[in-house]
Amino acid sequence: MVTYRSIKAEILDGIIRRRWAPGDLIPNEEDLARDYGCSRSTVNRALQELADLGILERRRKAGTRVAQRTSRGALIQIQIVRNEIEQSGRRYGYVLLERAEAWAGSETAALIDAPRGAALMHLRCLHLADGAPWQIEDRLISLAALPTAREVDFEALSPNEWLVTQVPYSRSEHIFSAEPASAEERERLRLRPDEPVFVIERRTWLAGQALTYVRLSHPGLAYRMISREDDLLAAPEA
Amino acid sequence: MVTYRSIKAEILDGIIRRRWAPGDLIPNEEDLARDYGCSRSTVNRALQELADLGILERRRKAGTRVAQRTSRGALIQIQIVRNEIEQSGRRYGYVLLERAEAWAGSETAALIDAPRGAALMHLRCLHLADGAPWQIEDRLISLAALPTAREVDFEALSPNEWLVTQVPYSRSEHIFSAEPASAEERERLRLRPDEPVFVIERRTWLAGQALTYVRLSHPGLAYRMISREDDLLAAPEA
DNA sequence: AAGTGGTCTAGACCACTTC
DNA sequence: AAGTGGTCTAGACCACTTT
Repeated sequence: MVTYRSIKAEILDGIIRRRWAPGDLIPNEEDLARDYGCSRSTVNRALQELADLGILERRRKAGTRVAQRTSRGALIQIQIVRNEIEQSGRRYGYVLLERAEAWAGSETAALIDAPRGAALMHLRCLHLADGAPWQIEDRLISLAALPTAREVDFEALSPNEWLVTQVPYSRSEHIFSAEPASAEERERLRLRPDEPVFVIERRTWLAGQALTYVRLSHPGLAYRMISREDDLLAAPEA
Repeated sequence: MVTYRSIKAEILDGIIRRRWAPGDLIPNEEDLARDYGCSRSTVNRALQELADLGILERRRKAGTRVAQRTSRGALIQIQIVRNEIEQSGRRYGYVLLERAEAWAGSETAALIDAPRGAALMHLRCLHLADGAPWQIEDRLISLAALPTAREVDFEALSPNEWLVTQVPYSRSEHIFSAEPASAEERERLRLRPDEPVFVIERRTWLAGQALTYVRLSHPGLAYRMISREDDLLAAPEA
C-alpha cells in the first residue's frame, strides 16, 4: 500500500542520498501520483509535510524544490521547573524569596514590554533539586493583564507553575546567554568563584498584551540545555 | 467560505480564551463538520495541525482534548556563521588556526560518538565580526563518514560552511551551556577577566553514522541566542 | 495562457481504543 | 461492539506564478 508516509520517507531518502541536491526540482504532484499509483492528495500530503519541516520549498507553477538547507533548527523544550527536576529523579524544593507590587519604571517597563507606570508584581524565588540550588526565578507579572495574580499564594505555588498551567499566551520570546554571576547569585546558587550563570529570559504576550517577563539563572557548571532531534530516516515500523 | 485555516483559528481562539481548558474534550470531527457546514476532511486537517503544534492531543475513540500545556518550546535557528554576521550588517572574517588528522582516543571518540581508533580530522577556527572575535569553532570530522573532507581547502572555506551546505544529516543533538573561559579562549576571544563563554555543542549523524562534533564558543557579554515565536492569534490576512 | 500547488468534497474503509 | 480519528480516493475548482 502506498501511504503518504511511505512517499515522504522515499522522497526524504532521495534528498539525503543526494538523488536531488539542494535547489533541485522534484517531479510535480501529478507525475509522482502516477509513478506511485496513488491519488494526488496522498502525494500532496507527503510533500506538504516535508515543506513544513523546511526540507522542501514549494511554489505554484514554479514547482517543488529541495530547500537550500542552512541547517535545521534546534527545538528547546522548556518545562515546568518542578517536572524537569522530578523527571530526573531528584527531589524538588521551592522557596519564595520576595514578593512586591510596584509601578513600572522605564527599565522594568522595557523588560516586560508594558507601558511606564503599569502595575506590576515582582517575585523572586529559588528552586532546588535534592536540596541544592538549581535556579533563581526573577519575575515580573503585569497586573493589568493578570489581576488574579494578586490572589495566588506564591508561597505554595511557584509563579512558573501557576503561569504555565493557568495562563495561556499567544506569543513568546526567549533569550539565552552566559553571564558572570552577581554577588547575590554566587551566594544563593552557591557558585564556585568564577562560575558563570546560564540565563534564560522569557517574555510572553496574549493578543498583543504583555503578560510576564522572567529571568531564570542556573549554575553554569551544573546546567546544560539539551535538544535532540529525531532521526529523519528512522522508520516508525519495522 | 469555511476553510481549514478558519477552523484552526476558531478552535485556537476558543482554547486561548478558555472556552476549553487544558484537558477538556472538544467535539468530534463529525459534529464540528456539521456545525461548520463543511466536510470532515477539512475539520480533520485543522485539528491535525493543531495536534502537530502540540496544542491538541488526539486518540481514536477517546476523542480530542486540549493538551496540558507545559509551555511550548523555543525554536533556535542556527545559521551559517557567515550569514548570521552579515545579516546583522557586520563584516565577516575567518581564520583557520589549526588542522590535523588523528585517530580517536577514548575522549574524542566519546565526543563525536565514533569508535575508538576512528580516523578524525581536527580543525580549529576563529570567526570574526567587524574584525572582533566572534566565535571559536573547534571541530572533529569523521573521515570514515566524510573522506572528501581531506580535499577541502579549509583556509578558504570554514568547516561550518562546508558541512552545512554540502553534507546532509538525518539526526542532530545540541547542547547549550555557560562555562568559565579557558586561558586560550580569554586570549583568542579577547574576553574581559571573569567573562564567561556561551557554548554550543552539536553532533550530527547520517543514518546512524557519526559525522561531526563541534564546540562553538562565544564571548558571553556580546552573545545572545534569541528565539521569537509567531503570534498564534495573528491573522494571515486582514 | 498555461502549469503547478492549495484546498475542498463526499464517501469509503480501516485502526485503534475504550466500553 | 461501538465510537473516534487516520487515511485514501477521484474529482473539482481555484490561486498564484511564470512564460
